[in-house]
Amino acid sequence: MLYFKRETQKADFAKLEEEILELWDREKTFERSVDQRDGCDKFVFVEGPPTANGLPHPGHILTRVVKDLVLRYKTMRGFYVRRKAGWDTHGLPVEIEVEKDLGISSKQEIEKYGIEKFNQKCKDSVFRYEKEWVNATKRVGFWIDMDDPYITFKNDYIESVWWSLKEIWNRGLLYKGHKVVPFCPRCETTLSSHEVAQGYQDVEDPSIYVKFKVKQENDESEPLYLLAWTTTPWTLLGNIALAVHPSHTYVKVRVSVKDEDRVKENVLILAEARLDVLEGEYEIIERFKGKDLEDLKYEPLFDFAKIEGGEAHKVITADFVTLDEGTGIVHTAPAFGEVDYEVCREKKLGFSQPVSIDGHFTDEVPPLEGMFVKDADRLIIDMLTQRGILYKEERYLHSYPFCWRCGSPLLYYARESWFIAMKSLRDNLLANNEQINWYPEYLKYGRFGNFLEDIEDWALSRERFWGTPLNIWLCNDCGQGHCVGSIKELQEKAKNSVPSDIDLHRPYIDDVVLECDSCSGDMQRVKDVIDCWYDSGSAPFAQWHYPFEVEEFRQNFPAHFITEAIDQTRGWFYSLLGVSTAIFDAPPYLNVLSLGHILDEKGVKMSKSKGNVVDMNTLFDTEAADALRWYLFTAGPLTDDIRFSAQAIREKQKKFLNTLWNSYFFFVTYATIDQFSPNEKSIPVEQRNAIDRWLISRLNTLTKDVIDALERFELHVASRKIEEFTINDLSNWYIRRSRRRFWIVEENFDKDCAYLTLYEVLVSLCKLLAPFVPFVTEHIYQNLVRGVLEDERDSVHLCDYPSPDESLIAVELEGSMELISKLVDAGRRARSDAGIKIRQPLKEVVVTCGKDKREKAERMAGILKDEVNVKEVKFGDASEGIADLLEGELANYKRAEVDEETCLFLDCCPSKTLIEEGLVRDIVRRTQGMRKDLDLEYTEKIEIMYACDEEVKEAIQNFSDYICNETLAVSIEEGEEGTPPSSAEDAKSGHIYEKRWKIGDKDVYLAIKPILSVERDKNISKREK
RNA sequence: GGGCUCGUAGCUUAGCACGGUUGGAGCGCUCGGCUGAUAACCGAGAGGUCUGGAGUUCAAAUCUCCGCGGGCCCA
Repeated sequence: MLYFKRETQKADFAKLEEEILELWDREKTFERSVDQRDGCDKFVFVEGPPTANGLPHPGHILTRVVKDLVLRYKTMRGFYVRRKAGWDTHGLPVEIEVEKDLGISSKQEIEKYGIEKFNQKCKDSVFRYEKEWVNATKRVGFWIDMDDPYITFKNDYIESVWWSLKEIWNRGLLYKGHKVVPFCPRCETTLSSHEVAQGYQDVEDPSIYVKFKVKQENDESEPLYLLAWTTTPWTLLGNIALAVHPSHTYVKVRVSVKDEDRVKENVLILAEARLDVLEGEYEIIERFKGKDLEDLKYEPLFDFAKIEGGEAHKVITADFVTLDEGTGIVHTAPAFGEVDYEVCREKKLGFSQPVSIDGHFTDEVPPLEGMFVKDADRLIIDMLTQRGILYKEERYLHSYPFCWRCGSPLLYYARESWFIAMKSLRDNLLANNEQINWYPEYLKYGRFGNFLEDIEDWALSRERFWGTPLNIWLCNDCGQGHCVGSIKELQEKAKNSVPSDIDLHRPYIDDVVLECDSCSGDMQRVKDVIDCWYDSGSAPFAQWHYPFEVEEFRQNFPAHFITEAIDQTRGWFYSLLGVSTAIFDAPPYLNVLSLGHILDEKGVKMSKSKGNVVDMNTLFDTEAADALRWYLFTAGPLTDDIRFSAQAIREKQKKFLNTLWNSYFFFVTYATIDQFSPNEKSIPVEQRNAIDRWLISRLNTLTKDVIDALERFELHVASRKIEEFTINDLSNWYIRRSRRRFWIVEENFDKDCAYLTLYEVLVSLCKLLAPFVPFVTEHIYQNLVRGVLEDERDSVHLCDYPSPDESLIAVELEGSMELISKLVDAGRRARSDAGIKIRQPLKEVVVTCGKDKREKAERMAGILKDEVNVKEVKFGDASEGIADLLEGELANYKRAEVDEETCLFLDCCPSKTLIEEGLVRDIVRRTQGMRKDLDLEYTEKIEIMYACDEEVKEAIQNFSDYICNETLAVSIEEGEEGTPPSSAEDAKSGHIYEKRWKIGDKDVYLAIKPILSVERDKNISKREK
């Protein structure tokens, strides 16, 4: 019976992959691979949810295949690996997409359009590219359960998020403050950091040096000024403080200044290191440290701004003050700068907001009222000049952010915002980070650790529409706040009736009015939604609707493994840790693998604007998913950036996948001819040929190395080792060396050893490779194992991952082979030097070396003999005289060095018989080539005719048996040269195939004729089966 | 502007944590060889200021510092 299906020599990987996808679908292989491990130890994974409102690009594909590799591997290692897909659906990017569709660009326009309709559009748009995502995910072979994903806009998800926020609220960690945000005054919207980063431009702004008059007890004293610098004159209206660096040196200097037309003297304070901003001569009167200036009061520049909540107009000290530019004295306006806001809050200073939300001055500042702030710069400068407190004015070139949509300069503007007090959890964050393994390691205390060290409170709220509504209600009457933690609680506390299937989004939730506990007044929800990073950071519990359903969460927390790209360090990697620390005070994941980015072939980041983004759908039209995966895994450390091109993928296919395929094809071809059955033969490894034991040893060493590397998430190390094994050890060495053993026709022990070894190694290799290249391995497995070995599984992905058998690792055997391979190289080198081709057999090589090496080499001397094509291999001690050893003239031998103590000598004087043999091998080689030209079956018999001179004829006659045996000829006879010689095309239609050859200086005519034999019919029928 | 990270032949890269033979491979190129699994393989050759500079050291691709360039994050 026939065990294996024959294969084509060239694999059509794209077609093969389609077939495997169908097979997996049909047989529910994915589901079974998970289910069959039910009850086993869990390996918990959390999918970092992508947003499906954009097309997947190569970077997404990278994370998907890395996730897939690790999860398949862990599954095969016996873990229960549940894989729930997830979708991130809220947030500003979604809103912006919809705004674009609607042709609007501001909050008012959205409100005018209607929040209900707008949010519906958002909801519709988040799955705009779901089909593409699902297709790409399937196509690359990422096994994840997309039928039951978690979706951040679902009520269950939101309810869990609400619960968690209430936990935070109950702990007193949720508070209302101000946040300075980049703000477009025209669109009246805050911008995300990403949007801000898009819009930086180099512009020239005014750069002014302003004299702030120090308040002195004695009005008679000579006036003293603090010299401060700013590039945004309009923010002076919000000035609250001047900041100096506590430990830098400041000086009091006497300078001449122009006031109107007169020149007079002033005493100014500034940093010593910044003295060169002064114009003209100066005299240093006094030196002191910045901290000596602390609390020094000065007169407000303008007396009309209303200041609330604390002191103002004094000198403070702050570490952020630098001496790179300006005067070392920094104008501080908490309404217009994030750092300013922070430092004023810390120092308990007051706050002033003279600018309205549309970027115009309010009625608090009468002379400027209604003016757009940027347009007021000139007027302010003039006012300062008139009052004699402008020291000098320059222009200043710097990069400043503009709105990417409308081009307006952005303003930094303090808005009310809700915060989570992450700063107070700093030590807990650090402690939880201690329990996490980072790959690469340097992130733990580097980028991520540093970030945690200086953690700021989390600005949670967004004044937007499409997001999880912030679940805080405030009482209209008494101001009391309440945080709702569930739908049930919402229903209980609501004054109006709330259906249990209420859509928790705006605007519906805005209509729910709660009753105040304190005064029974009406409570309204604050209008904000929350940062969508909080949504995805809640995934570990919200995907299971915890705590409303508890079981799944209990079993799936913390995660053992997550992986995303490096940009998520401060994104999802942080939001997960932040939320989890606030709620559970536990790390949400124990291992995190951070990946590099995919760059284009020139090493430049892929971006829409550059037009260098590779379209995945087009790519999959031409490239195999396995080739893509293998390229990504082997390209280099995945923690670094990877260059990406279709060309690179094609090379991988050529080099690796084709080699793997050809090894498999070789086996199937001969196993079919021989009707080899792995079930019928069993030969213990120790009884097999040395090269078999060597290959098996290499395989087990490989298995060990691969598992070690995978456990450390060094995926490129693992995959490169497999690639080396497949190409070098298996294909280029084992199969090439063992080829002849498979050609033996009759029953033969050594042949069986070879078949068994190659079969076992291919099957193990297949399993080792299954998580990496799931398609081709499945295909091979289906043919080699399924239905052949009785106790095996239906799919390679249902198998256990191989574990190394240490008893089969033969270190000395691997060492021997390494040495032999070096000796073979030396032998070839010697031949090349002597100008004798390898087909010409020679008498002997002599190897001189130490005892150790000799023992090593003798074990496999046969290989050396074959590869170098000599009749004998001799050994000698390195110390013996070489001439004695060689029983003849040294001149006949070519010397090749292997290492300091090892040398190889090749006899370069072939005898007449050897020369004949060489000639005959040439004829065999030519004949084989002709067989191949005719695409003959490997088993097909032929007749040979030849015409040549006497010398060649004698050689042919002497070796006719050998020739017939090698070329499957039933006869070889002298004949007449045909004219003209027939071509291979003629011959395919049943004619003789003739060719003239030049072998050395001999002309040889060869003709072959296939015999349509019973054998051939049998092969054809086999194939058709 | 700040932090982190990467920078080795035309291209893709190993080596670097722990300094020490002549910095290894592959693709591509030239020449020769081998071949009935292989668009494969083997040998020889051309091709390297190991991003530039400085320092530490008997000795630096490797350690330190300062530049330059790419990437990410934050401004």
